[in-house]
Amino acid sequence: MSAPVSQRTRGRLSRERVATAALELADADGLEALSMRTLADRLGVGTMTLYGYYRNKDELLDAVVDAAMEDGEGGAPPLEGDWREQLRGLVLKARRNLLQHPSLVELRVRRPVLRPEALRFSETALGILRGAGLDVREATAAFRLLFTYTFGFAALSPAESTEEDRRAALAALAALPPNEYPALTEAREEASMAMGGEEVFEYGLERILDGLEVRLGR
Amino acid sequence: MSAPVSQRTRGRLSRERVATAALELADADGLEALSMRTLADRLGVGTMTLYGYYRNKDELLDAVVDAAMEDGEGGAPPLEGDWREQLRGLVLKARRNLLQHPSLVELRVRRPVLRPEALRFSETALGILRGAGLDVREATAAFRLLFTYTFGFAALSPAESTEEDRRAALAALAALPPNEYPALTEAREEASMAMGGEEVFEYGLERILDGLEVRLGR
DNA sequence: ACCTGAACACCGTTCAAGT
DNA sequence: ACCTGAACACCGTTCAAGT
Repeated sequence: MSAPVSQRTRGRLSRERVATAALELADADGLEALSMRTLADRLGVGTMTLYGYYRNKDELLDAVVDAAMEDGEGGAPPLEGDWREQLRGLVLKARRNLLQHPSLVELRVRRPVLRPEALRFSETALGILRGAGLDVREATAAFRLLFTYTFGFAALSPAESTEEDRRAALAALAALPPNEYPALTEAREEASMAMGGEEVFEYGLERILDGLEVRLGR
Repeated sequence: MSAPVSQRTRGRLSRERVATAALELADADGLEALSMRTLADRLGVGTMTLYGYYRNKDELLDAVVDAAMEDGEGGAPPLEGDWREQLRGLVLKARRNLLQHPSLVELRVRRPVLRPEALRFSETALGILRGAGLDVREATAAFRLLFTYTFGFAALSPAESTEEDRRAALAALAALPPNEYPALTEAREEASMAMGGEEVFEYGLERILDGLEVRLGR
């Protein structure tokens, strides 16, 4: 903060500064709000200046993924316990990172992410599953299940569903003919409330871990 | 086909014809290819003509969801067997529909879908889970798990991954330092091949059903 | 009544020009 | 060397005008 960095670097850009600003913009206002024009404006430069740092928007988005993943690395304690506790810890850590950087999910839905930083999650999960006794093929499929659930939940169950969203969901459910939709009618409170709750996420995670335990033993 | 429909209706539009054409366009070329201009062109009318049938693009997209869901209704045999077989049958039916209409997934990721047609899946799943003995709250959470997995897999594991995609994935995995990514290096063939395969999907589904069975009994 | 071109406020990106 | 305005080919949508 108060380090003797040259004042002259204040306004200067770098690939890193551009990527960080892009990540902040995307996380705050959603990926659709991240346009080259808006980002350049926010950085106080002309739009085309950004193309001096990144060849195109796709390349910038890759850097945004990297920035978000690096952010998720630090701080967490190493994984402990048996395979189940380790997997739970890993998934919950990934979920925390996805909640902090919703743009990661949007980016991943648009195209597969193959950046080394982003593959750390895969590596760790695969390692735990192999260590627990699954062969390469089954460990890969089991990883896919955990990955799909974690990212899918973030993509499909909006964490910050506004009161308005919830009311709209409840209204839609209340408008259904009860004789055609008896189960949904009965469950409409729960269905409209708990869409993105942590409790619901963790319930599903434990069922998945139960399912893996059936194959792996304790 | 050869019914005596007035020739004059040939070029005439209707809400339904517009929605059907939009669905075809989105399924064939992806949701991002569905623009009001492109759609109007394909229908041989001026762009603004479409606004005579739908107030705006959002309203048209709702109609696209409806058209895709109706398409998934017919034909399938009623669900049979115990709760596990019924859930498996329901999920696989939903998956088939999502594969046929990839735009459904893209639309669902963008915003919650609350159309009655789209809620039939929820209704049926909830009914099976309640019938199996779960209370309202737990049945809702279990449904969320099944829904997240089914839609998440479709959103995150491209079914039609081209040879080129697979090669890009393999290349990215091969470029990782093996000492830092031992498990991914060992599994890189499986990881790059099986991303979206039906086998992988069904493996995960069976683990989820196993996990529910732990709570439900046979 | 039904349809639509022009226009506006947005995109990403190319190109040629500024310093 | 570094930066950037104008321009092009796209968006969704409003508005005023055509038949």
